[in-house]
Formats: sequence, C-alpha cells, structure tokens
Amino acid sequence: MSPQPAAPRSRRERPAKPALTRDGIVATAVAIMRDEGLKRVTMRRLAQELDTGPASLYVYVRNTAELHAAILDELLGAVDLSPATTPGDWQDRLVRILSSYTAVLFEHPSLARSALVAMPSGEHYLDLLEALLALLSEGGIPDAQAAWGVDALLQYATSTAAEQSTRDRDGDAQGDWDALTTVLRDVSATTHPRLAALGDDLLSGPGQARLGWGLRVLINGMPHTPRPSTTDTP
Amino acid sequence: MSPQPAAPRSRRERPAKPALTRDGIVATAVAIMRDEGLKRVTMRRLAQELDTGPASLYVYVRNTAELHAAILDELLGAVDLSPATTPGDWQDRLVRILSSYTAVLFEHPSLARSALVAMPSGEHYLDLLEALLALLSEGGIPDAQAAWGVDALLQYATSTAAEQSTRDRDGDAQGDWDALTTVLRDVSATTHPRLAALGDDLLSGPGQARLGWGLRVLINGMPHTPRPSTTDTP
DNA sequence: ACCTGAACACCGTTCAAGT
DNA sequence: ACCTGAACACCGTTCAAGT
Repeated sequence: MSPQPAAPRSRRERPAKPALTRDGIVATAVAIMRDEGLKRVTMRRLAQELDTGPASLYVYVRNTAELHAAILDELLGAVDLSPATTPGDWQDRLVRILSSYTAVLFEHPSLARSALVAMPSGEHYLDLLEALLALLSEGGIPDAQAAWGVDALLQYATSTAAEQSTRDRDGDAQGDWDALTTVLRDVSATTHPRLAALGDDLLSGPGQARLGWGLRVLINGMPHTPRPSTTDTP
Repeated sequence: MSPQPAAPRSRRERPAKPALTRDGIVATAVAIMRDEGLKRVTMRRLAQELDTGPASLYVYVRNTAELHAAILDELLGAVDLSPATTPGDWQDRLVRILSSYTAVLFEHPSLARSALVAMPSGEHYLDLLEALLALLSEGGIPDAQAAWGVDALLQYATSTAAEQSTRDRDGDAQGDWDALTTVLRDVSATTHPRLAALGDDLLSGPGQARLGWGLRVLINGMPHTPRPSTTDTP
C-alpha cells in the first residue's frame, strides 16, 4: 500500500491556515497567485482556502481591486532599493530601481494591469516613491518636475509590463498581438508610407530593452520640460 | 388611454436589428457601451440584444478581448488627424492629435484599460500610427527612435486614460485613490522626507495637464536618447 | 457553413440573521 | 463586533446537435 495515509485533511496544505485577519488574507492571496495565477485569486476561491464564505472577507477588504493592490504592495517588498544610496551615476541607479520594480511586474503581468487602476498605497510603495524621488533630487531635477516625473516613470514601467501580459501567454492572446504584426506586414506603401517603411521595427526588440529606452527618454526629457503654467489646478 | 400602443416589440429599439455580421455585432456593441458602459458589453448581453445565443457570436469574434479591440478601433474613427497636414509647429500638432486620441479614451476609460492589453489593429488605428509617424519624421526624429517612440507616446496616453478611469467614477473606486491621498498626507518627514516635502503636489493637477506634460517630456527626450546597441533582438 | 440550446464552471457583492 | 448562509444577478466559453 502507499505509505501516504489517506487521513482526511482539514483543507489544503497552505503555510498553515492563517487567522482571519487582513494580513492572513493577503498572504493567502499571494500564495494562490503564485500557484494558480491572479485570475484565480477571487473572493470565492480565497474564502474557500480560508474555510469560510466569501462574505466574511468583506470585513477586511473593501473589494477585489483593493485586494489586488494589497497583493502588489506585498510583492513590492522584493524591489531592490539599494541603488538609492549607492555611489555612481544617478540615472543608472534610477533605471536599476525601476528595472527591479518592473521585474516584479513582469513576473505577474496581470497584476500590473490591476496596478494601473488601483495603485497600492502600502509601506513598500511609499518606500519606492521615496527612493525614486531621492534620486531625481540628486540628479538636480526641480521639485515640480520630479513630483510629476516619478508618476510618469512608474506609470510607464507599469503599463509596459501590463502590455506585455498579452504577448507572453502561450497561444491564446498571442493571436491579438499577431494580428497587428500581420496587418503591419501587409500594409500598403501608398496609403501608409511611414508604416511600410518602418515595418517590423515598430514591434522589434525585447520588452526590457524598450522599457529601458522609454525610461531614459523620460529622464532625459524631464529637465527640459517645464510644467504648464498653473491656469487652473482642480 | 396612453397614445403609445402596447403592441409587442421584437426586442429593443436599436438602430434596427443588424444582420449577424462582424460589423453588425461591433455596431451593436458600441451602442450598448454608449448606453450602459463597457461593463455591460458582454457576450451574453450582446447576444440578447441580437436575439440569439452567446455561442453564435463566436463565429465572428474570437473572444471578449478581440471584441473590445474592435470597439476601440471603431471609436478611433473620431480622432482628428488633420493636424498631420496642417502648417505649424510639429510638436504642437503631434500633441494635438494625441490629445484627440486621448479625448476618446477619457470618455471611455474602461476601454483604455482593455486597449493596453489588446491593441486594436484596424483601419483607424493604422491611420493614427501613420499620422504620428509622419509628424515625428517631419520633426527630424530618426527612424529608430520614431519606431519605438510612437509606441511610447500611445502607451503613455493610453495608460493615463486607463489610470483616470478609477478617479472619475463616483464614490466607489474613489476610495482607492483617496487611500493614497490620505497616506501621503500622513507620511512621516523622518522616514520619507521627499514625500513629505512634495506632499499634495505628487497628485496635483488635472489629468489632461499631466498627460500633456508627459507627452512633451517624451517628445523632448526622444532625440537625445539613442536606442540601445542591438546585442540581441528577440 | 452557419447557427444554437444547453451545459460547465465559475464570478462579485449584499443582506438578514446569527454568535 | 464579527462572521456567515443563502441568495441575487450575473459571467466566458465549449460542444454536440441541428439546419
């Protein structure tokens, strides 16, 4: 017979069923995401894992969007902020931090999609913002530009990761991306001369390279671009 | 009695029930979105409107993502591309076209979210790309930068609209945005000095102003930022 | 070929009622 | 206060069967 006794288990074998607290809920959500993807991190699935009903979760989490934001903040603990206090070119160090941020998102691109809509506001996100602002300040970027610039950098990084989420997955959504590839290959040089001329180059390059380039474009452009005169500030 | 006879209607009063073709399906989808929002544009709802079952739609549309992309391309017909062939500063004209693009997305921010994941590949999108590339070329941006730059510009515009989708809606997701506002107000000047110093300015300004600024940052940075040496080009 | 009824396998969120 | 059973109002997608 199998050495594995068929004794009934209380449920699954998560890191021991956490108490029903916000932290326990988020930790379980992260575990499910690692095992089964963000798509499976639903209120119902989560409740099942915690041996309760979905309604119980609403005591600790306002809605699914807030849950996803909490998951992201948790993962953001893995971002390497050390370049903020290291010697060297400030632009390189800025890009290094942002690359570390993006690495997290590239591993969970569907989370990047959520992040665009519900930004996290947890500890780790604040630390990230602070580190980026310190480097912009060190680089002599005026406060006005830095305040908007840090948002632009993160938004660009996040949306690049979100966009990649489609391309990555096997087969399925691949089709949508191939659609543009195909159309671009067959475009008429008469009606769309620039598109025909550039061709494949429009879609060339690995995501990471395009991301790095885009971030440097933003960094290079920032000091040369004053903020608009404050006609209104709603 | 009411002058309105209570005679039974075949269904609703859409622009006359279109034939079951791809174009008819997309047209109906656009109508539902205008009336009830993108959230309601589901395969089932759409099928109901067309007096059929959801399975029938899969003959014409691969999946929901492709449907959303088709809707966006339809709306992109409203983008004003005329600045591409008008005299004046090329940067201003570039921003004008992108503002027109974003205006469409700001009216349907949930569509912007879809667009990040499944870019449209229809007629109108191609025309938009061509117009933007023509202006970048006119501005003397080298082809290599223009090819990646047009994508960066559109991605930045799209993600800005997507991000705004949360802030706009009444009440509901407002909470998520207020979360960051609140946290930022209470941040400690000891642990996060830059955040404390910049304070509200991090979140200040209307979306349109921030968007315009970000686009100009990209445009200004582009000519100063060569593409990385092509070590590998997967 | 095109179309569809019916099913499979799920969702988020609320609310009245319990402890 | 915290927790929950049950319900409400939905989803996308597939497939075998029809025309």
